[in-house]
Amino acid sequence: MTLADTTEAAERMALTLAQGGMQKATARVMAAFLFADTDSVTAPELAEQLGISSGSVSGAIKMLSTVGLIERAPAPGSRREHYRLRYGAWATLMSAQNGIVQAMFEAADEGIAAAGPDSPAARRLEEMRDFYGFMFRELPTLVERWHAERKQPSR
Amino acid sequence: MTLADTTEAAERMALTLAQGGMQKATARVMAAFLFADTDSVTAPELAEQLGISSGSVSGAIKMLSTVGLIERAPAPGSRREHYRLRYGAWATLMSAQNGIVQAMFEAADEGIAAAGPDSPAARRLEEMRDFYGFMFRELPTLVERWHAERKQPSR
DNA sequence: CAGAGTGTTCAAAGTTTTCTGAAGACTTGG
DNA sequence: CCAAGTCTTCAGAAAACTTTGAACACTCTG
Repeated sequence: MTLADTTEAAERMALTLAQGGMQKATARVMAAFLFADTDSVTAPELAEQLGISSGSVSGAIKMLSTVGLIERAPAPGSRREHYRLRYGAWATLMSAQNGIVQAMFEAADEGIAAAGPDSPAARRLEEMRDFYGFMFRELPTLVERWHAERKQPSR
Repeated sequence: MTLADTTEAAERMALTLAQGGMQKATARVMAAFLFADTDSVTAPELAEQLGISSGSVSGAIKMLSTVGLIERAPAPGSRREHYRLRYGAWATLMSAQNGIVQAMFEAADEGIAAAGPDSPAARRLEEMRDFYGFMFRELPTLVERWHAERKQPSR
């Protein structure tokens, strides 16, 4: 558990997040939040630690705040804004992903309307619409179950 | 349900797929498979219809085959390879996404080892690991339920 | 087993996305 | 209400990713 170890683990984490579609600088900032030794971090700290510009940090913080992964932390007596990971951040992220599922569902539905009934395309698109419809209904349920189980881990 | 309508719907579908992380040419090819009037399509047909190079089509077909969205279709009496959408393609795609979930879980687990126990980082990473562990267990179950309900839609 | 017809690969060009850095806007303490 | 410190914006630079197209490889058919 040396400093180098955590840095390396953080970088690997950033790579994984980037794989999931997050842009590189934002992913590194996110990883820094996860691995921070303190409860909250400031923008200049991130910029120096990661060797990126203040502009990039600003953009990353804006993005991460928008999707609900981080939040402003109260920091009395400090002029700088402090930020920290939000509780339940991952469930929030998953819910955001659900937006893509919804978009797929809607695209399929529009496709069926455009292709007309009884065409081969319509049959294919119906399978797609039904699948994403199912997922769109079930994913929020799954996230709720996570919340429920988290509060009551024993059982 | 004019030709223009389906073309437009297909392009919108391609955009949605691209949003989900698929590269543009591949997404357009995928959309073409969905909206095709015939059961199977050939590479040159795709190239001409979409106005892209044969190289791009080849790459797209390779990628879509790899993730299990399309398959070779038997086409007796034709020299060209025919391809078509696979049955259950969407469930397959969702299962592939599960790989990212697994990567997240593993990254969190490695992070905990690197950060050491009882650190603030470890607590954050444990929440992450537990969440993705839960999802990794539950998503395949969900896909199975989809398959089951699909075979028995009335109930 | 030769040759025409297909399919694939890959270096280079083009396009898009991302990052930087400096200028300007905002906020807060004095 | 001024001034110092902090944050955001945005045009341009850099990097990453896509696509092309031509050369090569493969596969049937006659």
